[in-house]
Amino acid sequence: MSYSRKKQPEQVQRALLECAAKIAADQGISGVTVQAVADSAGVTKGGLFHHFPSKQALLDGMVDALLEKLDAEIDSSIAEDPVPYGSFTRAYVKSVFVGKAFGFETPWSTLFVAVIGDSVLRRRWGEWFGERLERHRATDDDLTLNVVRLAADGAWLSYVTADSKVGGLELDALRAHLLSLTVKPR
Amino acid sequence: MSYSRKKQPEQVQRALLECAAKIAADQGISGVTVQAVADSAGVTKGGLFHHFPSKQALLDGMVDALLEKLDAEIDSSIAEDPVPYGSFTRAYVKSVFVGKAFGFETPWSTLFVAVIGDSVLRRRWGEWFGERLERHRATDDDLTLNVVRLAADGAWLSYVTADSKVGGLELDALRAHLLSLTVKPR
DNA sequence: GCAAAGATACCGACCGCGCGGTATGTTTAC
DNA sequence: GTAAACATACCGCGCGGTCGGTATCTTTGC
Repeated sequence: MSYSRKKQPEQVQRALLECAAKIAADQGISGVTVQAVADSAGVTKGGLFHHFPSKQALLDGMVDALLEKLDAEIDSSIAEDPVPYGSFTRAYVKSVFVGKAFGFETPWSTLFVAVIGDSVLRRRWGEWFGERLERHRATDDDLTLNVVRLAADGAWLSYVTADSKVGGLELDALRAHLLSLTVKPR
Repeated sequence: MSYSRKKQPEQVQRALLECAAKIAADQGISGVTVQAVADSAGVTKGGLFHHFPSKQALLDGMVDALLEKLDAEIDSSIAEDPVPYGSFTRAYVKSVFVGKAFGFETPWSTLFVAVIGDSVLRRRWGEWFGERLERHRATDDDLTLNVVRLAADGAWLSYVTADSKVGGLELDALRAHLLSLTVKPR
């Protein structure tokens, strides 16, 4: 192994981002104070401000890291799909329902509530989705597929607002139904 | 008419609730400070605390008022619908897209972002929706109708996160399509 | 090879501000 | 008169952010 260095700034930075995300998931965006994040990462407030010039920069970095994970998850999901048509929509539905990046049952699910609550972070999310959509116009530009993706978003919204119940629906059944709607018509 | 009184507490209370909603819509939930609401309503902070025992009580009242409006809007929309099957779902879709209570293009649309961001208010919204759903089980308990409602929620989410664009879709076309899905099959 | 020099990483104390909330005084309505 | 409807003044707290100092790593000069 390589000799261990005493100071590992990259690791500290990653820890800060992860702690920020964890706190946001646990207590909402209002719980994400500079002090709390610093404490949680075992650093002082001054130390945090050495890595991030402002609190907003920290939050931006947090969302960026999250979106990267999501990107990777969706990409690998698409790669496993033999059918081109609707592959992005299927990958998206899977990520929303059972994905590890921000699926229902992950703690990161509630993190997204925090993201939506902040106007800057909300915009970032919107841009990400817009870019992703543009990239898959060839295979996923269809009215029904749009509805399926919107329904997935709605299911997520319902899940986080109604204490883990989506209008009394079985999640698995809903997911299966949405996926079945993504097969090419005719 | 009765002679005009200088002090009209009920009117002041309503003004406080409306101002709180307006500020939440304009600046997000973090902008809703006791001072800001009081100033905006032409009252001092002490005056506000005379009407509401705490800030949370003010927020609760704000959401209650909003849900009452929404209830009324949906009820009247259902009353105008000759077909029982899916009448609630249609009313819901209409409210989300073009309603005056919290439709896309109203300022109250962004207010709901604030509601979702607060765990207490979020729960209130979830309960409201759950009750409403229970009430219409006879006419609106169907998988497709569920998907339609979820898609409407998703469309709203997309609207507020992507600067008034829903995946490049025409809003009118999407609304028409969702409504067409609510007609009884077979 | 090895200090000196300089950059980087981090600590700890501090600051101003605005928050939610309170205690008390003053005006108005009936 | 007296109770409700306000205004005024104030408090403690926690926030984001700053700053001077220090320990640690990296580069440079010879």
